[in-house]
Amino acid sequence: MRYQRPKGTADILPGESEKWQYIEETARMLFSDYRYREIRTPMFENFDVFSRTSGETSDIVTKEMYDFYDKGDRHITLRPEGTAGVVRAFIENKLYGPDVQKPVKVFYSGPMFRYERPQSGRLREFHQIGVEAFGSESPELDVEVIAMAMDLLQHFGIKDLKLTINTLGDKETRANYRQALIDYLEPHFDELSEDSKERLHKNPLRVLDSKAPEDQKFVEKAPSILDYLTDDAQNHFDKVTSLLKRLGIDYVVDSTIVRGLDYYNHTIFEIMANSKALGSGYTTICAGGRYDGLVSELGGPEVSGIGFGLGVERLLLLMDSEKVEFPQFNPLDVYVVAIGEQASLESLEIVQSLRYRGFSADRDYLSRKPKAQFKSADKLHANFTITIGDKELESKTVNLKSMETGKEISVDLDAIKKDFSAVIENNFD
RNA sequence: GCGGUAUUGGUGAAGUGGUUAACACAUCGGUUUGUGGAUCCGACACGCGUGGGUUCGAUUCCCACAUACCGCCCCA
Repeated sequence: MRYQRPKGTADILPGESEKWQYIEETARMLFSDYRYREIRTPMFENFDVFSRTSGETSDIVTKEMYDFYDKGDRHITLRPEGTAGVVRAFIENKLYGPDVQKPVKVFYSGPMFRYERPQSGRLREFHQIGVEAFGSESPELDVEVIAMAMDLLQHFGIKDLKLTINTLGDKETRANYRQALIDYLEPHFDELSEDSKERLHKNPLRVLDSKAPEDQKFVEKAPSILDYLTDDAQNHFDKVTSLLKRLGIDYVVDSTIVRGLDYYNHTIFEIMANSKALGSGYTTICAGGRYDGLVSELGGPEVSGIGFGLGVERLLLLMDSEKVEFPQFNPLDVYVVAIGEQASLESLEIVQSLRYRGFSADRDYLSRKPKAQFKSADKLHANFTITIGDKELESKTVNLKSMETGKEISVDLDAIKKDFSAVIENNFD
């Protein structure tokens, strides 16, 4: 094998690509109902756009970014996630301006890149569908975003979803809690895992995310951020939870969830699915949260934001394992069987005239025998076959056959070309 | 970045240090000089991930590399 695709990438072949189209189309339709409009931003950005937003010490920045210097010595990064680029575009194009309706609600869909060890549902080039909404601090918007994510997954036929939410509060909350956590963990420093020792001062909240068994006992008894919320933060979170209840959306509050990106505050959430397809236990397929300081962090005004990202590869894995039926794509209306060289010429005219009128039509290009052509027609699930040979050429007719019932009739060639639907209606309905 | 398992045709796979690398599905052809989903017959790896090495001889043993998968880390 001379060439292989780069590690952690995938070819999406016909058969699979239709599933992608279905997912993207379904998402587009749903986003449209929620009034989110598409935004397309570059696949690469300046390195700083991501290092500023994701957090200098985050794993994404420190070890997972595909970055390089271009010929103009610019430090470039292939986007590892969608939010930062959208925020950059929001600021650069002044979407915070008075002539743009608030909140500004957008969605995106496309490839993301992270230099990681590939596994199933985890590639180096992977795809996310996501939304972002700017310009409202209203908890109603938090809930809209969460409800939309749940709605979307339900459209895809995913069952057994678990919605986990938490709040990281506001700046003051976070500062207070951070200190409390350090005070609590510091005395046990020597007992923590190596990773957690590292994290303790850089980003103590991440310790909560540790799955290392030696950390678990500390995580369990660690102070909860929920006890450090300021009145404002508490109020916001209370509204979110009560609205979720009001919409009948089940959730669990887990004060130990921390997102991998540093820009979140207030509401954060993860939607997990229970499936063997994605390894043991629950795996996150959709996650997001509020990021009120992010726009200003990138040099924009104080505008709040909230959004989520959905992993398309993981979604597909889940849909396959749950045996979700994808709609049948573009069934074949007519397969033209030609016998002989002259008929083959005529056959191209027939398929073209059918296609011009909006029917899907195909024919043989390998000069195969009628039997083989009929086999193809059968395999392609053609509704009708048209057979044309010397006899038909002479009489300017064609043999039209319903593949389902086997009924065959002789039809005028011109009638087929000019009004195929009438021929079907008059003879087969 | 660390640890483990694997890599044989279009697909699922069996197999051995030494003449022709099972079997099945798919495909193509024939049985039917113009008709499908059936039967029967036949064809189909100049090669066993890539590159080295050991050996009289390697797909089979050893090493390196590549890729996939699993676990860790992390994440969508």
